Amino acid sequence: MACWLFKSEPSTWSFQQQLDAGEKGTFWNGVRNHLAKKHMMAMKVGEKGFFYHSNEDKAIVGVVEVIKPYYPDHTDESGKFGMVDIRAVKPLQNKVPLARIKAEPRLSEMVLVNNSRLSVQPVSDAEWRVVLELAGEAEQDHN
DNA sequence: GCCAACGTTGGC
DNA sequence: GCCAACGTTGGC
Repeated sequence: MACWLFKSEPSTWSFQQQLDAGEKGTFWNGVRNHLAKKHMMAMKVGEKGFFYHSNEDKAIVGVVEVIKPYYPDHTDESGKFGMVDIRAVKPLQNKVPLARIKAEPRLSEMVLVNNSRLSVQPVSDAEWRVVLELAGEAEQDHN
């Protein structure tokens, strides 16, 4: 099961807003990058992702789940890009700041560290577990 | 607020 | 099809 990371500026779309959106979730629109698109196309319903706040917070703050696979983004006039729907699963007990991630040798290969501008990123299973550990979360059930 | 890194655009 | 110029992003 693949894991992901969704990056957003909290002033544009915060994890709190994602939580408020509830079980039915929201679409993740506005992606205009081909690599990010490719990652979204690879997502399957039920896969988990981290929610990262860029700029103001600079921390992983929560866990989300893909609830609808890739479909066209009607807000994209060019028709080239699409989006997925996600819902909030839970906030992390302790949010994991970027500085903590950079200080962790096991996370030195994370895309967040090496290509922080990419808005949708893949996360390896090992990285997923390390971040949860840093967040003070018990081991997730991965089905 | 600055600037480095990256993606995109457009002239040739 | 190359590459310089430009705009945007995001960490600091």
